[in-house]
Amino acid sequence: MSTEYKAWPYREANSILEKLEREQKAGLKRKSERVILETGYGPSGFPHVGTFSEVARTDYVRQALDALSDHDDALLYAFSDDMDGMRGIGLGMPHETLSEHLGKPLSDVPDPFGEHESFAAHMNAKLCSFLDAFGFDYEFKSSAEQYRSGVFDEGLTRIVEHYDAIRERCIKELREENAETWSPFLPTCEHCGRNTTTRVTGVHTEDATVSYTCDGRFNAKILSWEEMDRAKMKQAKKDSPPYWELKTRVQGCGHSGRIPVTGGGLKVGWKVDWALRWYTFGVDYEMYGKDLIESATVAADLVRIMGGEPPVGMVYEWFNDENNQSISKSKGNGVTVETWLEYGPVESLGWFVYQSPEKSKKLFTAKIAQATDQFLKDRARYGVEEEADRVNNPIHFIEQARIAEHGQVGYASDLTFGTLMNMVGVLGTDDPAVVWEMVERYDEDASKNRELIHDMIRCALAQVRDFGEEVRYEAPPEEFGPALEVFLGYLRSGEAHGETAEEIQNRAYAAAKDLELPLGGWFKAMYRLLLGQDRGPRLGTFVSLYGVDESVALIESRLAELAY
RNA sequence: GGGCCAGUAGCUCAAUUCGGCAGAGCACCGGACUCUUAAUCCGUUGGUUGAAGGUUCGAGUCCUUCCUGGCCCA
Repeated sequence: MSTEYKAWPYREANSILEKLEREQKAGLKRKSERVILETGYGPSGFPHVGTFSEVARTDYVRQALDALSDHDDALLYAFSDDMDGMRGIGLGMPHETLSEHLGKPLSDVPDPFGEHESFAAHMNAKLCSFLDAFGFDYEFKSSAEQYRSGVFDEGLTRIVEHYDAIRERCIKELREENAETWSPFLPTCEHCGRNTTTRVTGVHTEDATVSYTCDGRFNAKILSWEEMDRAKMKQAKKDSPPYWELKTRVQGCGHSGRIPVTGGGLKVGWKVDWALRWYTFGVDYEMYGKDLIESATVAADLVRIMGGEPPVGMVYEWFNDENNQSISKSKGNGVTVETWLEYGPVESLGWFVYQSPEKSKKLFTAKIAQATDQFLKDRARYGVEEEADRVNNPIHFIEQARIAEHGQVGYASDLTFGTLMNMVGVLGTDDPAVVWEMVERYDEDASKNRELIHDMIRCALAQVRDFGEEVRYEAPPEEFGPALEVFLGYLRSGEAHGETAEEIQNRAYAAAKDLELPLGGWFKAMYRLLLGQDRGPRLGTFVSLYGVDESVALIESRLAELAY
């Protein structure tokens, strides 16, 4: 039986292969021998899950392409739009130091955190560090660097050559008053350094230069947390934003000049920019959010005008937050990649973004545990299924690197992330080693997945620390003192070593029953003492997993703390 | 106003590119384990697949119209 490639990345890879075939038949010359896949990133805010998902999903397509063809050397570019002007300041940014730089290319704005040579460099480093954490094989491209090093010069020359056709295509979408002043070029003012306040006053095709005047203005939005009011806002209506929004007017300096289109003195506007990249690098594949459908159509026409071929595209849906609001970098809602990785293993994030890209997904912290358990389930399945089924398992894409290294992966344990969080909650510890000991008692094969489970323990500890229920330990009421002495005596005697959870449970039961004490109250008192909650696991199960001697120590120290 | 996408159990989602028995997890409820306890086991409940119509032996899936939500453009 032949293998059926049914998962969505194969569908995308097939479209790329069709594109290559079309090009070959038409006798078109390729820019690159290798297949080029691109992802875009706007460095105006911290990277969030949407950013990450685009790279991850594109990487899945590359893996599929590798499986279906001999194009095993496809390149993935992670392209940062860091030549874009800073049009606003998002949440979490020190706006006091940034506001004087509004309107400048992000790569020219100093890093407010003082760690990198520019604001953009700071954000780019963030992007790269989490792409690296996942182990993606990609090549980072800075837009500003391409402009300034001359990589875009040939394409920019093409734009000048086809200026009229490009202009005609773009103004088709605009109303008249905007169409008049429209230009593909956004010069950086030589005097004030802004590229959002300049207006092109003439395009000189004879020497490929543009004239401009820096007399534009725009309103910049500055979003800012107000710590004092944040707590209040939480109580307030849901639709009131938990942050302040300030508006400030940014004004050009009035300078006029004339600069060449090449060499990095200007960039081109968004849709043209996209076409320029596609043209210059011969991009074969790029996916984008549904908000960019129209832009992609225009950019595809533009790249054809320039004499290139547009890439195969795929539209994906957005992530929404718990209230179905779309996630945005500037609002800072939703979940950042850093947050996800704090509460869930990196593989669970890969699993989450793998799922149906064309459907909108709700994304909030509770999803992390859910995704982790689903991931474990697929991992377990992967470990036992036939190769023909494996190629369609998400794990095949998510953990390709590990599979290549170890030959295969699986998960034979019934330890779920949910169970682990319960264990951590019950233990009331922040020591991973203590949790690991308990895990090993629970599942003696745990060490087979040591690396993964260690990571899950780290995440479970973080979840319980930040989202767990409040615990309040209480000393048992006096009437249960004698029963506690009996039970403690039994545990101290060492008899319990080697006994089953069932047998220990029976002794706990008998301790109260023999003294004719109410059983419900007895168990509740024990839970309050040990776990700080009214409910819990069966005592026998707890002692057997936590350890007999450890349980004695826990009870004694808890009693001492409560000055019993 | 024009266009794109989505709508499946209380919640979160599956249902295999191209039509073939509407499913899982959680939640809820019930039962069992000497036990008012769950991190155990078993079971029950839960659906007009947003609505109506059409094609078909057969529609969550294809076509038409409408409703709701999100987004893009004007």
